Amino acid sequence: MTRRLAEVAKKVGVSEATVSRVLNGKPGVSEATREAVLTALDVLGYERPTQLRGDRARLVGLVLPELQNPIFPAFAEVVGGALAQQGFTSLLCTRTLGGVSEADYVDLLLQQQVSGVVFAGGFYAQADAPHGHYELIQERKLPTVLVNAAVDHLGFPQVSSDDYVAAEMAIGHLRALGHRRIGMVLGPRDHIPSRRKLEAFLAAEEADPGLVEHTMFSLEGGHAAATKLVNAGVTGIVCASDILALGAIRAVRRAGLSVPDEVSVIGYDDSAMMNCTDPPLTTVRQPIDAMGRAAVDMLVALIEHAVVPADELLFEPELVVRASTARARI
Amino acid sequence: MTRRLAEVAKKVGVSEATVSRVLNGKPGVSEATREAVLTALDVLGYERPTQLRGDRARLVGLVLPELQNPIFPAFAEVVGGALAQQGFTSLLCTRTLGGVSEADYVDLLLQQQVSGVVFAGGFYAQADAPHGHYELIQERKLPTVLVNAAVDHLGFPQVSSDDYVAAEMAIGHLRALGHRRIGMVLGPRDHIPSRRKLEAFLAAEEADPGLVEHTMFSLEGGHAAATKLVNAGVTGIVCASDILALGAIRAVRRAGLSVPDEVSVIGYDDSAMMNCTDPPLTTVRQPIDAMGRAAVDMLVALIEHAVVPADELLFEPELVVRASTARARI
DNA sequence: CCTATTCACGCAAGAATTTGCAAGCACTTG
DNA sequence: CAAGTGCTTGCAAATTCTTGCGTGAATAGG
Repeated sequence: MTRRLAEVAKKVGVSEATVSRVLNGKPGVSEATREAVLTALDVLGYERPTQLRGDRARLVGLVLPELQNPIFPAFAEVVGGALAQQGFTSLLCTRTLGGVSEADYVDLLLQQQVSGVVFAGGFYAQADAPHGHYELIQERKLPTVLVNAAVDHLGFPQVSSDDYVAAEMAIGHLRALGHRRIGMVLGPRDHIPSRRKLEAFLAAEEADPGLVEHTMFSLEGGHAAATKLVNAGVTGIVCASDILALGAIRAVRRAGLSVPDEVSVIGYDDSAMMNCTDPPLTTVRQPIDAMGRAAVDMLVALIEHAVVPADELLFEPELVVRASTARARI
Repeated sequence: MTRRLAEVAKKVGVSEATVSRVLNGKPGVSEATREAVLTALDVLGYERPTQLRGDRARLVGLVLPELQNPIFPAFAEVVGGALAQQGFTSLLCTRTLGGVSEADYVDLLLQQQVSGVVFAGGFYAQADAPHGHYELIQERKLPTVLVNAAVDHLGFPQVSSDDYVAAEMAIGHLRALGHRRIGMVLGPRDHIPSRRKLEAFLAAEEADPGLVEHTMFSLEGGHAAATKLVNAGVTGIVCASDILALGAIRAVRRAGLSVPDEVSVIGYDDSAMMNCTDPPLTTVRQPIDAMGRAAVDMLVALIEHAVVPADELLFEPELVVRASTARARI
């Protein structure tokens, strides 16, 4: 007779109502009682009936590292739109300075009983960052999709642009324009997409490992890194993001040289407005539209208990030639 | 059971009242007694009941219309950061095409029991949009702050940039450069900030009401509106957002003219990267940092039951002169 | 030695929070 | 399609905490 919820209630010695409130994170339950109920829930191995997720919440968390780089808002729009079409509502969570960490957001999302989570540019992309919260997600079997390269051992499905091919494209373009002394500005050393780009760089002909700079993903970082490369005499710079490229352009100009006449610069992402910059930025486009849709499709499949292999779906980037690259001067 | 406060009182041999006073740092307790109570509190492991109003999560909703215009992500970062400093977590909600409406988000946020909501650029700014969901918020007495001009009859506190002054600054700058035939590109007719800018425009000397165009807030909208103005022979264009201004620049060039040599263009917002555009955009900066902080301060005050007048706090914008404006040719 | 003043503290009213009851809702089953 | 199960939620009672006020003790001054 006493089914699930009632059983738990009896064990703790409270009413079903209270257990219900705890389960739904509702206010009006004392900390002590909440704790007790949570424990009993755990001990008795309570599993909430399945259709609750499907009907009530239909919430999906979208965790982004920042919003300064326009690629992230753009991605948020794509994913949010695609989710909306499938009847899901997205909750956007961004790490803020000195504020909420990725792990905190994971706790929050679990507490709010989201149906799934999409991560983009998170800690999973950095080898040396903490990954404990991803394990928590796996324990709870929360549907999750990662966007862009991750460290190996997390078994989530992934949707990525092919960083290796992107770097090849950028380098190939510069070489075709006659550049021989090519530098690269990458993100942190433990950043997986940057590592993949580095691989492609080192595999290219005449690559000089001394012309690789690691930095933070910011305009200032790009500026600093590019300054070193310019001093080392490069005529072409491949950057791991458009923001870095804008910083690089600034550095080149600060050195009294011109873009693209004396130094060519290539970005990565093709964020919005890169055709309005001075000069319009040559860049390698991430197909964020397709990637966003794919990520949502996979996530929805996971939510609907389909079996989705924890593979990495690689998307082909696309070279967008604008005016920040030109034939190398002889 | 844990007769919480009473138990401690008994252990120390004082009344509950005294323990309560110690807990709240109230005067009227001798140092010796205070010490004793504190010790007992520690020994018995007393835990304060959850004082935090209603919700444990300390969540705040941040509702934005879109993320394409970089001013919104920028604002989200400011508000998110300021909230994080105060111990709140922000949930970012953006209206997506064909997706979730503002009213849906309000329902969702109410359901998730957020502590408060910050709206920026929402329906409240448009006279003809539905406003029913704001009434719902008022009924529930949910702490709420609006950013930038709203229709009159919603009694929420507001934090705005002074649109009138902003337009005056822009027009004054162009007139000082010798421009006489000045056009204006605004948002929709029912958009309150645009109306305020229009007022300032019409109040200026030699203003021609025929040189005002209303359009959507998009690059394409700016392009279309500016094309008409260029055909009407303006030498200066004031835009209601940076995105509109970028569209306007494109339109001017499409007409075979140069910015700023033949037509000057001024934006509004001073979003990120407007110093990297071609030409670097002269614009009127919204002090989003100060505004975001003020909005958060007000919201937190509301959440803590302080009385905050439902006034509009007007922030002074700032003219940022770059290279999209120049002296008018004679 | 008596009285005024101050201070700590408890009483009890009252404010706030927690909790259970029972009605209500969503979904399943006969 | 009605009856049943399991969960949620409005409401009011119960519990727990806060605070104004008054009492009594200690202290100081007369």
